[in-house]
Amino acid sequence: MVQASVPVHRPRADKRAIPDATVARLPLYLRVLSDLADDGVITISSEDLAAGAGVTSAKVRKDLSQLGSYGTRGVGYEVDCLSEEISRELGVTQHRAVAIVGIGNLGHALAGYGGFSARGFRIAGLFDAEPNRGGELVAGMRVRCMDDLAQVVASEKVSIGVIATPAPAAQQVCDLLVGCGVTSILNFASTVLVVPAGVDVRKVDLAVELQILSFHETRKSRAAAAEPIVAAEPRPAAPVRESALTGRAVS
Amino acid sequence: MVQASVPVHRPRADKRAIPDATVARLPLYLRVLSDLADDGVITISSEDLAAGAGVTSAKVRKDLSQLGSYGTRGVGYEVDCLSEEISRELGVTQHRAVAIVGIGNLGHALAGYGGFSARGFRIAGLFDAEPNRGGELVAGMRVRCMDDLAQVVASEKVSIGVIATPAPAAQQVCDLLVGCGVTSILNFASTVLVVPAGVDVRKVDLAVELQILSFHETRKSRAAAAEPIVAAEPRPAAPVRESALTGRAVS
DNA sequence: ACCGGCTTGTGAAAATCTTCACGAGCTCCT
DNA sequence: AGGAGCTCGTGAAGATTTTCACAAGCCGGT
Repeated sequence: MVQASVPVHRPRADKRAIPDATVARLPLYLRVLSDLADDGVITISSEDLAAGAGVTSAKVRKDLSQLGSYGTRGVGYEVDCLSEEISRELGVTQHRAVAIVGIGNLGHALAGYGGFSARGFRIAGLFDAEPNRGGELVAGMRVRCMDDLAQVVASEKVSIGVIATPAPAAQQVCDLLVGCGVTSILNFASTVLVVPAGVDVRKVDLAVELQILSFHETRKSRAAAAEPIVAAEPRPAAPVRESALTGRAVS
Repeated sequence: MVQASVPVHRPRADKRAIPDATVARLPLYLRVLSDLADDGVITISSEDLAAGAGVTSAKVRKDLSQLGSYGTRGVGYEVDCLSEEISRELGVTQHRAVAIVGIGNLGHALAGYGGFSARGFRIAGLFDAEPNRGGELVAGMRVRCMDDLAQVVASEKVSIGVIATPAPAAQQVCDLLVGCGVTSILNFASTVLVVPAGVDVRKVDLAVELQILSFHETRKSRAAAAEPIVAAEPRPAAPVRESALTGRAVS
């Protein structure tokens, strides 16, 4: 985050600093809570919430304690109350406006993705360098040209930009977005973006994800090759195990 | 993780254990190295490699030292050599076969995504529950029905499955994939998958990414509101700062 | 051969994140 | 009322990751 000038003994900059690791998990809890609310569940224990989110119960309790503890001992957490609390902390109660730039294959998919509006985001506009022959309709919205960007960002109060362009155009688009006042960017291009201080960038790269899987895959093969005789190990107990997924830190 | 029966002093299971954080960054380095190789660059310093990958030079050096040090002091790293070394470690020298399940909006985008083949992966097949009226062509490939899955996985040696279905179908599809022998899964559905031990899952969730950005956005607004007068701070120095992105741990 | 300028490799320190373990407190039952 | 049974909240311990700082080593020039 913002680096302090103080050389040593940093006095815990923000009082209400929530750890990045926790922030990355809050959305997971929120999704589980939404499902539970739909099912009419009133309270839930850290154990069950953990199972639904794919983490440990200790993590859940520690995470939730960061935002002021809305649980009751012996009972659990109140679904509605907790859900609201997390939404507020994430700032998704007000529906944030999102602009998507680059309406290729991926941009189409993003524009049509229902999860956006379902989770507190509103697509304020679709943009492309070449607005396909005079305003093609994608997911019921007209694709605009880049010249309209500034105006839409201002009038619709867009705070998040999604870059789904080819890699070579990404930095230029990023500069445009930042120039219009966008301060958060979700980048699908496989490029590292340079942005001014105060602008957050998160990157999603499919190839990276696959390569990480490939690494573990390779490691598994090697392990199997290393002990080829004992390969028929009796599978450790009831083998429903589950991968934990943690998020990333921003800046 | 796997809990050890040994109460204390776990003896560092694998000798060649590469930290998860490092594994998550290797693909970033690999991309930069590829670009450099295309430009005919012979050697690169940790400083420059770090800039290209969006991390610190100390991280680069520590990471690369994990895989046996292919640098020369006073000079840097040899691009070709290092590139090959990382590719081998990630296991992407052999082109791994990938199956994509769920050919909706997102599945279309994934099928047409060039980055797959460019980085050592081969799309072995596209699958959908409803194979649109007898084999629609997507990105030049025929969409198959789920009944063909087992046969294709076996004959094409598919080791990675990509799930791009709606959330309710994800677990079922996952079970099918695992049943066919797939041991790595990339999940785009917003569900936590339960898998047997030995299967790795990575999750990509757009809504989660946006919510994390929203959190930081909210925090920025609050900070601005807290000190409204001094808001016109002179911007700390030359403000090209850049967000670091770390990966996730698997299993 | 030697020196001065770079850059790697790496222990050690610092920061962050996860896990453990248990006291505190709530609810229900008798 | 009192006890049994859960479950939260949390300090402390442990593990992992990041950062620092500098010795070791390479290269090119003189």
